[in-house]
Formats: sequence, structure tokens, C-alpha cells
Amino acid sequence: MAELRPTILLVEDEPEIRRFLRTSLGSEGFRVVESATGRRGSIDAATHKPDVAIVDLGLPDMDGIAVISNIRSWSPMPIIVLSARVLERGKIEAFEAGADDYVTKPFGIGELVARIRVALRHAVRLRNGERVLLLDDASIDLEKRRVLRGGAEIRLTPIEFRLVAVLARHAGRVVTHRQLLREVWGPTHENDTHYLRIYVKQLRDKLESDPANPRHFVTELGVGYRLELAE
Amino acid sequence: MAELRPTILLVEDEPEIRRFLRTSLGSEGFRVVESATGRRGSIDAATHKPDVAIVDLGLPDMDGIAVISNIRSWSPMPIIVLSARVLERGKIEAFEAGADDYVTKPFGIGELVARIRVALRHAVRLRNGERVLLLDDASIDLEKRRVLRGGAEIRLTPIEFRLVAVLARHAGRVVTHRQLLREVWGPTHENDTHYLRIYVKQLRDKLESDPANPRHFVTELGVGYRLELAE
DNA sequence: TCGAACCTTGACGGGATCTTTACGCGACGC
DNA sequence: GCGTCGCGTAAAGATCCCGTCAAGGTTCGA
Repeated sequence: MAELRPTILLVEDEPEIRRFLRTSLGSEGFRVVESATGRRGSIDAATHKPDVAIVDLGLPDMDGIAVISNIRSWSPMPIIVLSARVLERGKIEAFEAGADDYVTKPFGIGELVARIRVALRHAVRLRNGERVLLLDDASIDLEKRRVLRGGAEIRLTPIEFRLVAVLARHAGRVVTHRQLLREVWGPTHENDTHYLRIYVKQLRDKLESDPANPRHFVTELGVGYRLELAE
Repeated sequence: MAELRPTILLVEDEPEIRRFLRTSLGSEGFRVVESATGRRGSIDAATHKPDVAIVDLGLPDMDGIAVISNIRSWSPMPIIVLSARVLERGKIEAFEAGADDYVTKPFGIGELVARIRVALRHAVRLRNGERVLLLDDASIDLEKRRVLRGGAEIRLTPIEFRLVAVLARHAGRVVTHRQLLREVWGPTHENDTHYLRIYVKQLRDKLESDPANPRHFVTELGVGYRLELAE
């Protein structure tokens, strides 16, 4: 019969961390497949088709970024990055390569499990290719290009709409400043992160129930923004 | 007596898919007319005057795009495209040829039925079997090319009529400037957005109860126009 | 041949939208 | 404690887009 537990691929070279995660995640009800190198990780991702991949950035043979790009070239599976570096530009590179989330060592197992659960939820949503996004308070119909909030229609300007559209396409995943700017304003404005602050605020004002404490348009400090949909 | 069930023309070469859709759509209350080739499809569209046409893009004898152009040259009937290609190219071409909606294989029958219903809802069938669009104040008969308002007939010029027809086919969703210009004036006038302003105003003057505050011919700033039908 | 209906073209004003500039705040490192 | 960096906020200026009016120009039928 089919395996019911979600499968997690763990690409990590340090044996102690592997052992630690094997037992912790196992007791949380996950099935764990381990790869000690980037090369094996890329292969195991294809053969085991895990529900989530956890990739350490500090791999010996192959850069973790390469593993991410590799997986992302053929699969939309959620990828969570594990890294010791705190404010490294590796973080941004990881997101641009297609990572979904990022956990810095040392990390609490509770935090990691929570992020895995979030990633699994998103994956389910992605599979039905929903074209109507639900926020707590509002709904966004990408096809009809319409936004409703409490029954009333909200007007979005062209740029505002393009911005939600890009964020929505990567819903639940961080989109870097550069990516957003490139897709909305074009490659010539890749450095005008200022625009983002302005327009994200406008979207919050229009779509968040409490714009001062955004629950959906989440800022990832130093990296970019993430659109979190309703449960 | 007249057939009450909506008629659907299915232009599809693969027998299994035809059989699958014949039974599924039949049990949903539709009458299905089948054409195995593009050539026959173009003919059947004219003879059976279906309420909706479903066209597969991967036809053997004649490209599905050609079938769409063919139908669109003489009828505003809703056309839903069926295609295995994930590629954007075919999609865009289909829309530019005049398709109204797009479903990619493999598709759920539920999704297809929903889209058929949407396409049908745009036109209301009257007692005598005619299909007309209802605005608060006026009614538009696309087949007979007649517009009534408060019992009296309103004259639309050829271009005005083509413009409502295109908007009506996509009722409820935005149609871009480019698309409108291409379908009404032809590809050589894709940039003359000025025409649209003029003719949209004329349509508003003729069909809106308060032309200064249009409720049906809605402008989407920087994007295009949208026709909003009565509830 | 003439006129009416229709389509095209140009000009202008107002408003929505985008861009630019400025400032406050908290986190962080020195 | 101080300066820097990234972010949020606010508001003014510039720009773009749309609606409107009106004057040619063309087509078509009377």
C-alpha cells in the first residue's frame, strides 16, 4: 500500500545533524530520506520524489545552490534551505534559484517542523492551480483581474496588479527584490527597491485587514517579500 | 419544438476523448455534436449553430487555430480551446484568433463544465430561443445584430457592433486594448488606442443609462475595457 | 449629384497613476 | 552611544492615460 507519511529528502553532509533530524523528524511522523552529498541529493530527489526537500547550503562536493537549481529545473517541490551563514548573500541566491524557505543554524526543531508543515500546505494548493487567491479579508481573481473585499470591488492600479500577480505566482515563497522589480518594472529598475516599499504599502492598505500588521504581504528582511494566502 | 438543451460542438480527432466528453457532457444536460476533423467542424458550426464550440488545437487535417478563425469570421459564438500543449504560444495564438477560453489537457470534466457554463451565462436564452445579452437598460442580440432599449431599436454602426460583440464574448473579464483593436480594426491598428476611446464613448452614449458614470462599459486603466452584464 | 451616415484625425483638459524626494524608526555593528 | 542600513510612511511633482469635442474625409444610397 502507499506510504502515508510525507517523505522528506534531507541533503546534509554533517552526520550529527543528519542523525538529529532523522530521529526528530521521524518522531514527528515524517519519513526521512538522507543524502550526504549534493550529487546524491539531486539523484535522490528524482528517484524518491519527496514531498519536501531540505538542502544544506554548506555542502562539500557541490554547492547547495546548484542542487536547488537542479531540482527546480524539473520539479515544483518545496525546497527548504538550511544554512549556518546568517546574513549571507547565499540566502538571496538560494531564493533566486527557487528555494521556498530558509532556516539558519542553529535552529530549533520546532521551527523547522513548522516550516515543513507550511511548505506541505502550499504544495497541496499549488497542485489544484487555483486562479482565485483567498486572503482573510479579500479575494483576488487573477483571470478576471478583479479584487473583492467584503463584497465590494477594490480597484488596483496596473502596477499594483502586476505586483500581486507575481507574488501570487510564487505564493508562500519568498520573491526577492530583484525578481519582483524585474518582473514588474523591467530589468532597468532592478535596483529601485524603493518602488517596492511604496507599492507593497499600497497593497497592504487595500488588502490587509490590519495594514500595520500585515499577515499576507510579509516582508523578508534584506531579501524580498512573500505572499501568504489564507488557510 | 425547439431543442431546449444547450448545443455544444466538439471538434476533436481522438475517439476516446470524444466518447468521454459525449457521455460526460450528455449527462450534464448538454446536447453534443461531434466533428472528427477541422474541416467538418467548420461546416458543422455553420449548420448546427451550437451555443458553444469546443475545439482541439491538435487536429490532423487543419490547425485548430484555423477553425477558430473560420468560425470567428462569421459568428460571435463562444469558443473554448482544448489543448495538450503547455506552451504559451498556442494559447496566445488561440486567443488572438478569437478564442474565449482555454483548457489544457489533462483536464477535469468539472473544470470544463464550469467554463462552458460561464460561456453560456453570457447570453440569456429568451422564450423564443434567441440568445441576447442583457444590460440594465438595453438588450443586445448578437445573432440578429439588433439592439433594443426601452422597446425602441437602437442603431449601432458596424464598428460599434463589432466592438460590443468582442466585449460581450469576454463579458465580465478585461479585454486588452491590443486585443480589441486587433479584432475590430485588424492587426494594423493595434496601436490606435484612440479609436477605442471614441467608440467606447459612443457605445456608452447609446447604451448606458448614465453615460457619464458607466456601469457596463468599464474602463480598466492602462489595460483595456470590460463589459459588465446585468445580474 | 447630393447628402447623410460613418470613420478618421487632431486638439485639449482633467484626473489617475507613477515617480521622486523627504523623514522617522528600529536593528545592528562599531 | 553613535552612525548606518533597511524598511515604512507621507506628500508633492511629473507623466501618462482617458474622456470629450469638433472638424475633415470617405462611403454609400437616394
